[in-house]
Amino acid sequence: MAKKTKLTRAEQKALRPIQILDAAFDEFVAHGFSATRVEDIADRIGVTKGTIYVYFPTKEDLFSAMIRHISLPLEDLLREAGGLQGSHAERLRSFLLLAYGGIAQDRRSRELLRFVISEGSRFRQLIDAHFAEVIEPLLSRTQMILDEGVMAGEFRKSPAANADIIVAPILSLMMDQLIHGDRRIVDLSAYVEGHLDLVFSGISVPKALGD
Amino acid sequence: MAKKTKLTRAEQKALRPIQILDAAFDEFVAHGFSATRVEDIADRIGVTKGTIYVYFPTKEDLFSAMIRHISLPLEDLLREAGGLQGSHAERLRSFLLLAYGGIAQDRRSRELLRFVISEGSRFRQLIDAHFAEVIEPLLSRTQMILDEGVMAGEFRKSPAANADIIVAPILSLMMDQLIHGDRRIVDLSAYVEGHLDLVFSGISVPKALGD
Amino acid sequence: MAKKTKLTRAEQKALRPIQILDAAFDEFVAHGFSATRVEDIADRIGVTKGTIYVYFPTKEDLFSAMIRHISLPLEDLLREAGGLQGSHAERLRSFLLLAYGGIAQDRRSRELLRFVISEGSRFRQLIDAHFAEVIEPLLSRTQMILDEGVMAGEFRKSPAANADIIVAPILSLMMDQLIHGDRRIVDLSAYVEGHLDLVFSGISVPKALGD
Amino acid sequence: MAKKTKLTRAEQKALRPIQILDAAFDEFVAHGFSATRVEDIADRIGVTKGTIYVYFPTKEDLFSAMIRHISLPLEDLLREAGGLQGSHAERLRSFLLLAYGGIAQDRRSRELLRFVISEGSRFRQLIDAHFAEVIEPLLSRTQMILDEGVMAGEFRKSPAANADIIVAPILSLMMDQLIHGDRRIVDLSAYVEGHLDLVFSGISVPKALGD
DNA sequence: GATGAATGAGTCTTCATTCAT
DNA sequence: CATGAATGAAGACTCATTCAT
Repeated sequence: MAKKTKLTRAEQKALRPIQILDAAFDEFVAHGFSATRVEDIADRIGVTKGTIYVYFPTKEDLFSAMIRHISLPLEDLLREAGGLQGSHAERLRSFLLLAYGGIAQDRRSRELLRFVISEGSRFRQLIDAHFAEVIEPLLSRTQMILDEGVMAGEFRKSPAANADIIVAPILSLMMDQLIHGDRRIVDLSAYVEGHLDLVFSGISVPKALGD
Repeated sequence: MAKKTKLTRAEQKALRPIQILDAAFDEFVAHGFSATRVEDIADRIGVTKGTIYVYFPTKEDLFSAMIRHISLPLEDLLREAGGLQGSHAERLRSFLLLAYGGIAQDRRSRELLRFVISEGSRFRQLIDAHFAEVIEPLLSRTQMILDEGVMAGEFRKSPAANADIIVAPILSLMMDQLIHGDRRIVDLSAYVEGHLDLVFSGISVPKALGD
Repeated sequence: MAKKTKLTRAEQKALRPIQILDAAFDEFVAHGFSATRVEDIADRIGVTKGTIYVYFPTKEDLFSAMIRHISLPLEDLLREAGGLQGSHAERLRSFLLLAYGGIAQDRRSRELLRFVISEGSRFRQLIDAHFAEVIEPLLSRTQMILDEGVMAGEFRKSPAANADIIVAPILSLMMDQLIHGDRRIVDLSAYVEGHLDLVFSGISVPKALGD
Repeated sequence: MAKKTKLTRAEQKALRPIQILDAAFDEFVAHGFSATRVEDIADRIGVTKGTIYVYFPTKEDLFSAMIRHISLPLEDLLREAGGLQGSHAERLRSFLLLAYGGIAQDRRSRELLRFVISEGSRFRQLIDAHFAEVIEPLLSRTQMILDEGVMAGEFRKSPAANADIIVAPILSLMMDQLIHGDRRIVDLSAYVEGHLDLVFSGISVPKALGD
C-alpha cells in the first residue's frame, strides 16, 4: 500500500512532464512568460535545466503545453452544467453558482485569464482558445437559459437578458482576485448574493404595488 | 507658419520626455515590460537608445514614469462626477455612463488595467496606486449614491445595492476589450442599455401585477 | 600518455576556475581592473564570455578571487622564515635574502603590490589584506630580529634599527621592477649586496681605527 | 584690491585650463584613467562636459596634459639642490632631506608615481618621462655625491655606496603613503632619522674600538 | 533519462565625443 | 566660450539552448 517509491520507472517517466508543467505554471504566473527563467522552473522540482529540454523543445512549447495542462479540467465542469433542473430562474441561479465555484474560484482558471490578458499578444491562439473553451460556453449557456426563460414568460424580454451583463460580476471577481490575491478579501457570499439579487430583482423599489 | 523645426530648444526639451513616454506606452502595451526593448522605444520616435537614458535612468524608471504619465488624465474625470443632479437613479445612471465614457472607453485606462494584471507582481505599487486612484474612487462614489438612494427610499435595501456588483459590467467590458481589442466588437449601446436595465429592474418579470 | 582530452569532467571542472584566474591575472596586470574586458580573459583560454560567468558572478568577484588566488602562495614562504639559525646578523641576512627571493622576485607578489596601489581605492579591502598578510609580517619579523639583536648587543640601539628602513630597499626594488619590468635591468646581486652592506656597515669610513 | 571678479576675461580664459587640470588630477587620482568620467571632472568645477572638450580634444590628451601639469614644479626643486655646501656627508644628508621634503612629501610627486605604476602600460611615455625627470636625476645626483665622497676618502668604497640603495627608503615611504594615505601614520622624523642613521652608520655595533 | 558545462545572441547601460545653438 | 541634447560604439551580464558524458 505504500505509495512512495512504489512508482515504476514508467510511472516516474510519466510523472516528470506533469511536475514540470506544474512548476512552469507557478513560475509563469509569478513572472510572466519573458521574465520566467527555465532554470527557475527546473530548480522548483530539483532538476537541472537540461531536464526540461528533454521534455519540451523550447520555452514557448513549454508555455503552450502548460496552458493546455491547466485548461483541461475546465471542460468537465462545463459539461456538468448540462443537466440542471427546475424553473429557469433556478437553472440560472444554479448555473451561476456553478460558474463561481468552477471558474472564478478555481485558481487555474483565474490565472489562465491572466495569461490571456498578459501574453495574448505573444500567443495569439491563447485568446481564441480561451474564448472558445471558456468564455463562449459560459456565455452561450447563460444566454440559452435567458432566452428560454423569456420564451417561458419567466424573464422579462428586456435588454437586461444579456449574457454578457449577467455573467460580468463573475469575470469581474476573477479579475479582482487576480490583482489582489488574498490581500483584498471580498466577502464572497455577500458578493454572490448581491449578484443574484441584482439579476433577479434589480435595485429599484418595486413600483407595481403602489401603482 | 511652418511647424517643423520651429520649436525652440526649450520646447524640444520639454517635449522629448512626453514623446518617449508615449512611445514607451505603445511598446509596453504591445510586449509587456520584460519583452520590450528600450531600443524599440527609441526607434519609434527616431532617436537612439542613448537618448532614452538621457531622460530615464533605467528601463524600470521609464516604465514607472510611463504609468504615471497615463494615470494623470483620469483624476480629472472622477472629479467631474461630483456635481451630478437629479434623483438617485438619475445620478447613478449618469455616473455609470460617465464611467463608461471616461474609463472603460479610454484606451489608457484600459491598458493601465492590463499593466496592473500583468506587471503587478513586478511593480507592486502599481496595484495599490491603481486601486487607490481608480477602483476605490469608482466604488466609493457608486456606493455613496446607492446608500443615499436606499435612505431616500428610492432603492431597495438589498444585497444588490453593492457597488462591486453594480460596476462589475464596466470592468468586465474593459477586460473584454483588453483581450479582444477590435476583433470582438460588442454592441456597446446594447451593452450599456442592458447594464442599466439590469441595475434598475433585474431580469425577472414583475410579480406584483400578476399576483 | 596523451595529456590532452585525457581529463575527466571532474578534473576539467576543477581546472577551469584556475585557468580563468590565471588568465584574469594576466589581463588585469596588463590593463587594470576597469580597462580589462571580461571577453579578453575568456579569449585567453579559448572559451567565451559566458563561461567566465559560469564561475564568477561579476567582474568584481572575479577580480577579488584572482587576488585571493595569487595571494595564497605567499603565506608558505613567510612561515618558512620561522626556523632561521645563527647570529642575529646571520638571521637578518637570511631573512632579507628570503624576502628578496620570495617576495621581490616573485611576480605575483609584485603585481599584487601594483593592484594595491592602482585598485586600492576601488577595492578597499585589498589594502588592509595586503598590509596584514604581506607588509606587516615582513615588518614585524624584521623588527623582532632587530630588537633581539639589540638586546643581544649585536646591533646598535639606534634609530637605524627600524624595520621600515631596513626593508625599504626590498620594496623599492619591487616597485622598480613593477615600473620597468625587464627594460631597466638592475644588477640584482650588486643591489642585494649593497643593501646588506649598508645595513650592516653604513657608508661612512670607520672612524675608530684612524682616530 | 579686491581679488575676486577682478579677473579680466583673458585671465578667466587662461585660468580655465588650469582649473580643469586640477580637477582632472583629483579625479584621476581617485579612480584611475579608465574609471574616471569626463563628466565628473566637469562637475567638480561646475561646468559641463562640453567645456572640457573646448580645451582638450580627448580624455587621453587631458590625462597627458594633467601629467605635464603636475610634473612641472618638480624641476625647480631638483635645480635647487645644486648649490649644497659642506662635507660630502653633509651634502648627502642635505640632499636626502631635500628629497624628502620635495618629493616624498609632495602630494603631486607621490600621485605621479601612482600614475606611473597604474597607467604606465597604457601611457608608455609616462614611464620614460618619470624616470628621466624624477628618478634619474635623483639617482645621479645621489651617486655623484657618493662617488665624490668615496674619492675624498669620506665614504667607504663599498657596495653600499649605491644610489639605488641609499634613496630606497624615500621611494618606499612614497609608496607607503600612496597606499595608506593618512590611515597609517608613520612617524616621519623617526623614519628620516633612522634612514640617515643607517646610511651613515649601519646597524652593527662598531668593532674597531674593542678589537 | 539526466546532467551541467559551454555557448553566443541579445539586452541593458555607460560614456567619450560631437555639434547646433 | 559654454552648453547639453544626442549619438553610437562598447562592455557587463543574462539566459535559452546544445551536447558530450
